[in-house]
Amino acid sequence: MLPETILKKYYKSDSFRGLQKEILDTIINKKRHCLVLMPTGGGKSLCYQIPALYFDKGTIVISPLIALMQDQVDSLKRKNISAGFINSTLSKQERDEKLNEFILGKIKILYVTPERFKKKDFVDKIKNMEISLFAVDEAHCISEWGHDFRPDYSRIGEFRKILNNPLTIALTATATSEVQSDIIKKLNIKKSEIKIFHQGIDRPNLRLDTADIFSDEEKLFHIIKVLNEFEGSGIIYFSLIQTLRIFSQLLKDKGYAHGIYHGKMTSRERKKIQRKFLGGNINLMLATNAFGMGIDKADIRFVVHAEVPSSVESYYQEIGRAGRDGKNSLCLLLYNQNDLYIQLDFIKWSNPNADFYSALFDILKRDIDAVNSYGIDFLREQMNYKNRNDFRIETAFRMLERYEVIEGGIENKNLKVINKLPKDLEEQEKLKKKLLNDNKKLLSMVKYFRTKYCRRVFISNYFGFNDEKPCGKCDNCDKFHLTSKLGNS
DNA sequence: CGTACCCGATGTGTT
Repeated sequence: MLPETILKKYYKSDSFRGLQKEILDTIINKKRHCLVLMPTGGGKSLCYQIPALYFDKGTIVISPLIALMQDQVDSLKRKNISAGFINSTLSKQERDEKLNEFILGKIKILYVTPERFKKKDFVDKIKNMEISLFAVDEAHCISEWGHDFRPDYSRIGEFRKILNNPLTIALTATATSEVQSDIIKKLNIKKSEIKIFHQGIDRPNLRLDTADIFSDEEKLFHIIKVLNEFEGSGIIYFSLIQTLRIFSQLLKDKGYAHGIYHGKMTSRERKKIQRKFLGGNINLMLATNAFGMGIDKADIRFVVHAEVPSSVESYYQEIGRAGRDGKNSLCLLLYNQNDLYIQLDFIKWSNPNADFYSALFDILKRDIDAVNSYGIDFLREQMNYKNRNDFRIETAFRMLERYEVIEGGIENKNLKVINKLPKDLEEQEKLKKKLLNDNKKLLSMVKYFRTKYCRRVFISNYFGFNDEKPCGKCDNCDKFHLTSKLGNS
């Protein structure tokens, strides 16, 4: 069946949008790897789903979140497309069944997380299979999470190898040229063998605004001003659950109804509140960065950042949820310089240095029995840092697991050292480079706040576009108009 | 602590 026929039959649509046609041609006819950068709502999913239906053999899709896989598969099933997922919401038996269905070709599109490839059963069964397409959805996760938080995201290249280096498409909404290179490198694809499609990042209906903040009272004042001025729904982002809760109480006291969303809530609570927000029963959401991926609500009128996010990428991703319907929407950054310390702590915790790894490794090798008996407190004591607000150990453990230095866990008292430290965790320079990069990304947020020029141009340049004209509607453009009228330069 | 996966045991909630 031709792509057009598939589009008509399954998606009830007559024509492709934007770069879709060209991408499909590159994948289907030229059989060339693709990296697709396209705003959410631009029709990214089609770019791997139609090839998946076109090809004879199955497609594996790497997806970051269980909730996302659930939504995708539901949506495909409604279109009568045979899709499924394997994740921890299924029982062992169900997981086996799904995998068998995929192997037998009864399921055409299979969604899994990168962590699935840690399971020997899964890998053993899948490695002999020939698949038509390997798709990485939300591919920025490779770069954003692969280096410390979810290190299995850095093993995508290994997974491709296991699958005999299949035709690959990676998709995301936003990536700088550095992140693009990182994605391609981690996929283990040569730059000359992958075609990059970049649809652009322009969102002309977003008004970019900032406020220099010196206290929480000021923050609250600005938030309430937005709530009073704007009808319709909005999101307020926080860096810490703690501050989110404080502001939730303050707003509640003043009678502003809202929902809250963060990673410490159960998936059930999260689903419930998300449904209410999407359905319009709740207009305002206070959230951490847990809230966002897969939120496709058209009429979000404002996104306020009550604390500085970790990078312009994160910021752009989060404000990108505003104004999907094309109507004017506000993106307000409440910038308190002191909030940078929160992000600096996050950076510190996710970047243990070589000395830290080496000290930790020595203790594990020497005293693994004691570690298993007395737990993480013993470890902290031996490492000689008592500060419970320091989470480098958590990061280090994730990395040691990823490099198969350790297996088992302290919780089950079966932690074991099975290998020596790899070079990646031994070489100070490599680790330093990553730390510097994290700092640079945070600094980009400072620069964004401090720029005197058009904020849209700043973001465009950040993502590698150089031909933008001033938007005429951000706070800096407003000031410029004002000074022009006064005759100042 | 911001972000999540995994898994099997335990016990839940009522659209």
